[in-house]
Amino acid sequence: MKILGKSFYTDDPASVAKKLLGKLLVRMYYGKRLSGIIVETEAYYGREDPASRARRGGDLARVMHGEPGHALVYGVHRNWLFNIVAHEEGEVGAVLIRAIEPLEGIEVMKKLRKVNDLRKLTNGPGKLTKALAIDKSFHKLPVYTTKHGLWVEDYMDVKEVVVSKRIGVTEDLDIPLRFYVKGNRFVSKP
DNA sequence: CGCCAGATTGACT
DNA sequence: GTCAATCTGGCGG
Repeated sequence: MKILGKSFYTDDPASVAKKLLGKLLVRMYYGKRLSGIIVETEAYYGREDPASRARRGGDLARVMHGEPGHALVYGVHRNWLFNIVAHEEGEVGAVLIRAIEPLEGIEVMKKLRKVNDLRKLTNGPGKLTKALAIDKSFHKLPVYTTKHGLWVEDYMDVKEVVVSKRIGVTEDLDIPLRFYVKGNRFVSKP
C-alpha cells in the first residue's frame, strides 16, 4: 500500500486527472475503511476556463491557486463535490472526482446513501461524497497524509482510458477534459 | 442580508 | 425523456 504524495498532484490538472484513474480513494470512517477505485475524473483550470470556479474569485479560487494535494469541497444544489487541487508550480487548477467503483465498506456506504443498488452507490460526484461521508469539513485538508482520514493510494493500472467533454458544465472549453475507464459500469455516463 | 446561478440527483411521465 | 427540490458561494447593497 502506497499513499500518493504531494508531488503526484504537482502536475498539469489534465495529467493528474488521467493519472488518478485506477487509484484508490480511501476514507477512514469510525475505524473502518471505506474505499473505491477512481474510475471517472474531470480537470479544471483557472481564468481561461469558463467552467472553472476559479474564475469567480473568492475562497474557492484561492484554494485552487493554493497547495496541490489539498481537498476542495464545494456544494452545488444539495450535494458536496470533492476535488483535489492539482497544478504545477505557480499555476491554477483542480481535479473533480466524478465516480468510483466501490471496494471496501460497501455495507456502510449503502447505509450512508440509503440505497441497495451497488451500481448506483457511487456513480456520480454527489453520490460518492455521501457514500464516503465527505463534507465541507474536509475542505482545504491535505489528502497526501492519513492524518485526516481521507487519502489516495496506488492501486492498479488502467488499460484503456476514454477522453470526452465535461459533463453538466454550461460553457466548456474545446479541449476534452473528462477521463474515465473504458467499459467500467460505475462511470456516471458512458 | 437578500438575490441568483449552478461541476446534481431522484422522482415521475 | 422532463423537471423541481434545495443549499452553497459570490456578489451587490
